[in-house]
Amino acid sequence: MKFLLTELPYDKTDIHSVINYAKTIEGKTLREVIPADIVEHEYKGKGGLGQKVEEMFFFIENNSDALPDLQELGVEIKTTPLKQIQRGLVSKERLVFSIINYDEEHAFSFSTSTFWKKNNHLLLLFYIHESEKIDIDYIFKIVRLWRFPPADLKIIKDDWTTIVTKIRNGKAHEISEGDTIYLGACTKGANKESLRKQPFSTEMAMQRAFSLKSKYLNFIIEKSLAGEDVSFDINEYLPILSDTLNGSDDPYIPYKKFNLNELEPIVKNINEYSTGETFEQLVTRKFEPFFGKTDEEIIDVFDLDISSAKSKFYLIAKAILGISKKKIEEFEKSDIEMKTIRLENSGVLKESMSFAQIKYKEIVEEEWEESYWNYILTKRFFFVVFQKDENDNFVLRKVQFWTMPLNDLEKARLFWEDTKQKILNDDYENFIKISDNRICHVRPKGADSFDLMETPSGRMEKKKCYWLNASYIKSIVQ
DNA sequence: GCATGATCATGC
DNA sequence: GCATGATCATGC
Repeated sequence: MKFLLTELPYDKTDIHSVINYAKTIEGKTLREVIPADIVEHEYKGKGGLGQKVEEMFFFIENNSDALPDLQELGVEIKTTPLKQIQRGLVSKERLVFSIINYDEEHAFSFSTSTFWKKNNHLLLLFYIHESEKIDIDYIFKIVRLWRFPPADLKIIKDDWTTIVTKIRNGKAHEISEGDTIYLGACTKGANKESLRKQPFSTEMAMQRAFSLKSKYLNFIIEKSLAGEDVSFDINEYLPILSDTLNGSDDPYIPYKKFNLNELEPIVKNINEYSTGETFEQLVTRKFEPFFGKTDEEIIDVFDLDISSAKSKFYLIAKAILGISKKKIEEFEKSDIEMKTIRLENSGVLKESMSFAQIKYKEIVEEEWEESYWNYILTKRFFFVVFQKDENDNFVLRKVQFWTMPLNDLEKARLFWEDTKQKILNDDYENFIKISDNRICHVRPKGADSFDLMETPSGRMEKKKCYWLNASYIKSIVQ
């Protein structure tokens, strides 16, 4: 279906003209900005809004070219959903770019890569997703041109290199979204069986696409919202509570709104990088001078006012990174999970690592790919390891970025399936225990033993949560 | 000494 | 008020 005009309503060689025209959809729906006779051609189906916007609003023929949508200006148009939460608007999902052609992408450098050539200027159209509406009735909230700030582009380039290096090493099947910081390689396909071949190995690899992490989009969203007047009251459009199931196809994303005032970057100036240094190497370098120092010595160096013992080690790590505000911008935007670990003098961990409660009524509705536990375990972790010395002082021993290898992720999946099945069977007594040695286990976690949660069968059960076994963490940081 | 159960401190 | 991250307490 094509709606090509002899004369476009904008000048495709003039960026200001394009932006001014694009802005006419802000606060409106697609139905409201296109001629009625075109709406008559409206076609249904999920996932097609971006295509409709390009065809019906920008009058660009659909293509899957390696070139940007607006070739003359090098601008790629991206239509992406927002989600309304209590505290405002956040990204509903990752921003997915083209599928990675394993056979081709590895042959380029970043600057000549298909990813960069297509996506260096993004015209972003954020709309508010409302499940009871059809797509042409979604309201566009933010329309803006986005170019990556230099400090972010640096990280994206390294991310791209990380992904492409795996292809070059015949390891495309080992690519994981947790490998990278802002630019991810998310799985893309109907299911796990969506495989494709790779050039340097006979092993089939999951089909993947470049993507911007949801948390990074939240950063763009906050920046945009901070600089704009809102010309209509979105509450008017808020969905009337419907009993439709909320998209169980969506992957688990902890919808979270940033407060820009709380964020502070580790890298204040891009010149802080030494030649050839990656972001992770830079972070590691910041810690190196403090290896072998005790917690008290580091506290003295930074003159920290540590009131709470519980978050002491986390505060020390933040101080070393030069962060005085509440949150670490790069870690927030990339969803890196910083964890402090304390080893005994012998090298064993005293405690396993706990995560969120198991939502009994939710896990039984989830598939592994969209589950909380899969979301957590595919993240990139940053471990800051302290160890007791002979005098029982904690000494900063090392730091380490880490992503769970796929074979361990498979063990975690089996654990998760077992847990889900037992909940379905209404069996809360026989979850996998730490002594089963399966990487992770289930253990109670509530205010006390009377802190209960409703089960799918309608009973009340003690709250329990996911844990990573201490022995497993030890094997990682050893 | 370790596995398991229980609960505290904090922040949203 | 409650979830989360962290740690304590008990019993085998």
